[in-house]
Amino acid sequence: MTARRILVTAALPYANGHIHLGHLVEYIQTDIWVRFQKLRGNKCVFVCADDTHGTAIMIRARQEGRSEEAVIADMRDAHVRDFAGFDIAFDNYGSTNSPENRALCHEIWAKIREAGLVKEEAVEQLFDPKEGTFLADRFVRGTCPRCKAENQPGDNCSKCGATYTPAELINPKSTLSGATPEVRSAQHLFIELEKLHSFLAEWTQSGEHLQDEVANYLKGHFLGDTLRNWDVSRPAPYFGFEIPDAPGNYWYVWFDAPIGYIASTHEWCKKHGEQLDDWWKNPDTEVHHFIGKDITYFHTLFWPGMLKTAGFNLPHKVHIHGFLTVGGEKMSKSLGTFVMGSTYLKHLDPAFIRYYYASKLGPRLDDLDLNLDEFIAKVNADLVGKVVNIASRAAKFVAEQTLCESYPSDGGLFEAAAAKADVIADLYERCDYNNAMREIMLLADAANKYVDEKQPWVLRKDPSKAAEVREICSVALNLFRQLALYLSPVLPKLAQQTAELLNVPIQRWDDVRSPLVGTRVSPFKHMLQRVSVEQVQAMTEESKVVDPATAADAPAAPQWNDGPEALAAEPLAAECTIDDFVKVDLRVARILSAEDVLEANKLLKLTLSLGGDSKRQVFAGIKAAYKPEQLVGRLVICVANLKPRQMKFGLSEGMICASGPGGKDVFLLAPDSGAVPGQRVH
RNA sequence: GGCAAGGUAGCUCAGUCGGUUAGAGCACCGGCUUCAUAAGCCGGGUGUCGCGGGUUCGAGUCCCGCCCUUGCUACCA
Repeated sequence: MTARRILVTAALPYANGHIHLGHLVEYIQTDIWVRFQKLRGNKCVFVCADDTHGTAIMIRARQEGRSEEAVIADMRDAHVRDFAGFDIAFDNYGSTNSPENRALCHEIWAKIREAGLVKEEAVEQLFDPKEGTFLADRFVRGTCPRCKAENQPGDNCSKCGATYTPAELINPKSTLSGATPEVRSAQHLFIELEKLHSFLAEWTQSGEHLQDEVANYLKGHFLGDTLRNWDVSRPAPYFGFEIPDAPGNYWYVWFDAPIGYIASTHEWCKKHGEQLDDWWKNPDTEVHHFIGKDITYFHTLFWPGMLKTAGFNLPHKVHIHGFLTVGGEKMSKSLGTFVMGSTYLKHLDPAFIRYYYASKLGPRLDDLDLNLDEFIAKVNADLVGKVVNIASRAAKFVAEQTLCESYPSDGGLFEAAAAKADVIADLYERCDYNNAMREIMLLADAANKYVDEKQPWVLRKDPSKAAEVREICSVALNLFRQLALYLSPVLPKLAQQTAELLNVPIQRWDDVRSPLVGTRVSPFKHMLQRVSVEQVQAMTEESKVVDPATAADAPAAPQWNDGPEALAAEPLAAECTIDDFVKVDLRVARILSAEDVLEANKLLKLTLSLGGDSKRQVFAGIKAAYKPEQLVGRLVICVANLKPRQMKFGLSEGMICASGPGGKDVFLLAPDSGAVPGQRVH
């Protein structure tokens, strides 16, 4: 078999945040694949870099009162440190803000220009006059033009789901300065992707480069229609590279970010006397990208389009993975499940999460759930209880001795495990790590069973059986070494410790087929510590970010002393069905005005708004409990489909909901913040 | 709304071309063992395969309809 030349990339982490456990799914997945390829004897290079450009970095630098370069330098140091802590071994870790990247952007841009794919168009965008910068949608907030919800993002309403442009927002504000933005027009450069439509349709649908789900997604979402032009420029000020033939304009961060893959490869080539063209312009080289599903279209449409136009290798494969959930939910800062890599490393061994992710990762883009109880159980049971246990229970009987000079008869166990080499290799190759781990654990079970049946600890008491004990341990340690080898892409440290124990390094996949004989066995040292619940809890505790708003309200030690009186005073009504309940249409309403009804003892006259022009007049018996001026503007819950009732003082068109016995003890219901008038209560 | 992927044991999931009595790991229960980091070995499964139809000698699997979950839905990063 000739060695393949393989270039591997993981997505470039953005220089605006630290590495967390979600990021690590990808870097661990990729690192395992790279270590596997290297073990197989392929020439494999793993490059990555920090993604450094864009508005977010520029804003952050301004807020921190320092240069963008200083911001990205610090973050790069932190990223490199975190990756090293998780045993992620890049061959080169670069930066998109590098001279190599700038030169490649120039080269690729020139080719795209040459191909006639660039078009100039005016774009209207909101501009922050105070900061002197154009505003991306997410830097604008205002009132939703449809439902009037306040403080909504610039592109869509989180309350009613309406989509709009930031310019349509009512009362828009810049989140940078608080200033009211103005609409300004600027010339932008676009890449006419549609001109590459037939190429992209063919490339994405060939079945060779993408997972089926991804190909279907692209077909359904993009390729069935005209591809829109891609806006690749941003007017100054912008932190990035200035476009040489369009002064005052900069490449949008997503233009230069993937080019960073090539730039990082170039840095590596310079350090190792290699030619960049061998890696990016030679069809014999396989380029593999590992990314998350959130950035699919950048890597499967724009990027192949750029590469094709500029004459670079197209990706051999884009491997796309899902998101990380913790305990079945999105990572949460308040629950402590948004765990930074550096926090994890303070409490736990990187081997644990590497193995756990491997045991859950498959070739598809399913989301991956980190269940912390399962994490503890799996790591302790599989790694400590099964795998390391084999070495632990065999090594001490032969410590400072040598393994047998010829491999003893073992009932075919070693052969059987060696025969799995191709199956397991294939599973690694296809990124089907969970099935690979399953296969490997079956081998561990067989090895433990062997030791159990042979009972070396019994034979050991009989000095005449010393040779037999040595044979049994030679077998057990060789079976263990096979496991360590199969696991070495996932657990590089274990492979190294195994090499130290048996005094022979683990270097090649095919070593799994030849047993060690005659080599010295070092004294056994623990290879992995068990995980405890306390360690995991300490990690999540440290990750909890307390929301200052809720923290202030939260009682230090809540003492609930709720008595039975309220329920006793008004027993439960007869059971009703959900059908009965939905007959009552409860709505959120805002009190627009409230006035005292002088002639009445208990009534206030309220005008409620259900949003828009929908208003109701309601008489509420709350005069003893609320003053009119306390009520104006607040949200309440009203019965909106109650039959109107003519009262002495006017028509009452509903009720507002309140609890309490009456008189001064009346307590209005109010929705949590975020509710808007007109919403139904379910 | 549209598209995609899912819904199988308490939990996490496998289940090939439609084919015997639907499986594995974890958890749990019982027994054995006591070399090993409270590790190991053996045994233990009463599942409306989301719901309802259909095709078929036979459906977890194929077809139709419905329910539910998650994700995505370019000029955000």
